[in-house]
Amino acid sequence: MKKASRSGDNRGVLMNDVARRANVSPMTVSRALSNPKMVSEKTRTKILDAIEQTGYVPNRLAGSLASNRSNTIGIILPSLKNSLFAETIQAASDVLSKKGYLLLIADSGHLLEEEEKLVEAFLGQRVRGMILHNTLHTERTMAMISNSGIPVVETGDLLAEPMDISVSYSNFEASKAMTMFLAKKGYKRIGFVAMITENNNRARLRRDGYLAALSELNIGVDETLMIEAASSLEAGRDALTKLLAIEIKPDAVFFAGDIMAAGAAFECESLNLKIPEDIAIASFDDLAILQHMTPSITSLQIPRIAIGHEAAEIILNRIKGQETGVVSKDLGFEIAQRQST
Amino acid sequence: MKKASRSGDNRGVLMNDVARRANVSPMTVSRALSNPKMVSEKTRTKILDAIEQTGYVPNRLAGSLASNRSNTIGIILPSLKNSLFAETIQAASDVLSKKGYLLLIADSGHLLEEEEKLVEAFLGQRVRGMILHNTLHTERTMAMISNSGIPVVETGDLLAEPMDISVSYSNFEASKAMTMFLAKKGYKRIGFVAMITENNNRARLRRDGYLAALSELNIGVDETLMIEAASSLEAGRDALTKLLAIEIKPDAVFFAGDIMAAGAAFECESLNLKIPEDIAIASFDDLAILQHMTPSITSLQIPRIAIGHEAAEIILNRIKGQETGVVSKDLGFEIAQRQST
DNA sequence: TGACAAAATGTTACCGCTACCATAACCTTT
DNA sequence: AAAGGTTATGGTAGCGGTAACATTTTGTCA
Repeated sequence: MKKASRSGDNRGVLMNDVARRANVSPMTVSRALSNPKMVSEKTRTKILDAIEQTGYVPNRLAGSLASNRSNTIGIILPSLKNSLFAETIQAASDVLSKKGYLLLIADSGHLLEEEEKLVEAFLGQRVRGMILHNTLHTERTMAMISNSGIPVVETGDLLAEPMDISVSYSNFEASKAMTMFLAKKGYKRIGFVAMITENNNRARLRRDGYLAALSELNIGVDETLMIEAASSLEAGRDALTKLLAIEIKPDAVFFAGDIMAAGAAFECESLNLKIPEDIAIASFDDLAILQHMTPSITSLQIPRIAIGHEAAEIILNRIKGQETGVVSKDLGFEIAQRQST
Repeated sequence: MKKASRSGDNRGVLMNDVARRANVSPMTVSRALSNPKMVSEKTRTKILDAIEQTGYVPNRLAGSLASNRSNTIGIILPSLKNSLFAETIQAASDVLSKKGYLLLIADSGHLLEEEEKLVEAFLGQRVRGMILHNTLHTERTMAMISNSGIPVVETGDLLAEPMDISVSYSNFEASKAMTMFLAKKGYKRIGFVAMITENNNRARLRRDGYLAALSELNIGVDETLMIEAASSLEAGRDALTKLLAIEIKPDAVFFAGDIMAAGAAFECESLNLKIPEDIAIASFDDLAILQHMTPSITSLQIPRIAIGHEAAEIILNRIKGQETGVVSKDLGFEIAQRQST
């Protein structure tokens, strides 16, 4: 193919040009594109030909402005690096792009103020809907969303009173269930490694779930068994090391986030500790590697794909005007019991 | 906070409303926002107050349309799930969002036709620049990009003749280098597990690099040592199993993609094979887990973050009009030698 | 074949903002 | 205090489409 020259000042082919070429009014071109059945077969063909010949690409900015309907959906995550979000995004993307929506994706870096700015920027782009992973927001964020009138789904945790729509599972219940599970397995001293709880309600809820389980089991809380750690392999290793250094060692550790459990498992291997004989390990997030490791690691299975899927579907329904009345959708969780416990 | 009612038909506060409230013309409001120094301190304060009171959020669709300058950058990846892309996106996002740009992100599902549709959709949104990971495109994609006049970076592989800009490393050289490295370590029968080569030029180049190394070393190609596999832990396990089933087993295997090497290492553990004594393993992509596994796995270190960073910077420079003349930027790679070889 | 409804197409105004040029206000300077 | 140069502000006309209504064409049936 011959390399075409790059013309920087090209404002391009307009709908008008296409219209003239096809001997119709611009309006008919517009209709041929957005509502083909409204245009006669013959005219439509003429128009499509003209479009192909000219290489016309409709300006969606103009279209959205005129119609007051954009085709973008905004997604805000605490971090883009976290691969756990990838499945949810992919699922949402699959559903939305099939319907012609484009995704604006940004990360707040776990900062509520940053989320606020992003929400404002997205509203400035007149996104048609939004998905927020965090469930903690500044007042201004909530105010902006509230009077934007667009559907907004929060996915990080199941909310009794979401701003608008909640699609998730209960971090609290999941964490509690896993702790109960470990206790029923016979483990007596269950350590807990939390994610960083600052600005992260999910992290807090998971910790609270752990505590609730202990309380229900009439087990006293031992602060030395609780650690807060970042979401990384290194942090997981460190956390395990710390827990092994306390006076009365835990016989099981529940890692409440991400990839920490894998790090801990690697550390055990380095230390020649047998899992689960010397120490049992359970993880909150079910990463693919956890089921492939030797031993495989017991985890909570979170419906990440379903969350993305459902969030997208509900947004689409809201856009279509089907006020589903759905406010809070619980997609549940499951415990995958494996060799590590 | 009291829950505000959701008003669906709210077209919101306009610049005009702000202007009236601040006793200035809309034009002055516009300037106060986009070019504050052009407005007197006093007026600016009045305007900012009015904005705060009214909760005005500028309509960027209208702004972009009028000024012919949007604030969005498009990114197209073969897949959103692949966590390897996350670092690159994050890096690009960091640079771009700092300058007020928003990211449109989509995945092509490894299909060139899908990429074409997405490019068209992005151009319809009048994105200011684009980052494409794939380096293989349909003719129409190239044509559209060419006469769009916007900066477009390809990041998947270093290109001698990019459509516009190439920021990457050489998959061919990297793969060749690792193969040479293994050979120099004394391994005689080096297996190679390629990614799926269909529609994926990177996969092909990596395979070609392997072949080039063998050729340079005067080692004959043994087809039974070459396998193509998907990017997953399972596929990595399977690939290893297959290679162990051939007549004369390999003494080293180079996994040319993603997470396959980890899968293979897990399989070795299951089979009680010692790495690297029984079989050596090397990986193309340096995932975090590879250096934490026991044994740690030799990998190529790809400058993923630098790629995202540089791609974004170059786009920004182009937008600012600094025709840097950069066409192809090689960010190199390194071999991280670890216990597995 | 004329009347009338339905389908296809056209006309006009405007979406909400910014470029561009015009004007007004504010300083200097002599 | 008039002249001249800044600096600050305003008016007007679009950007490129679409909504809403007007008009024309087509089809149907008595």
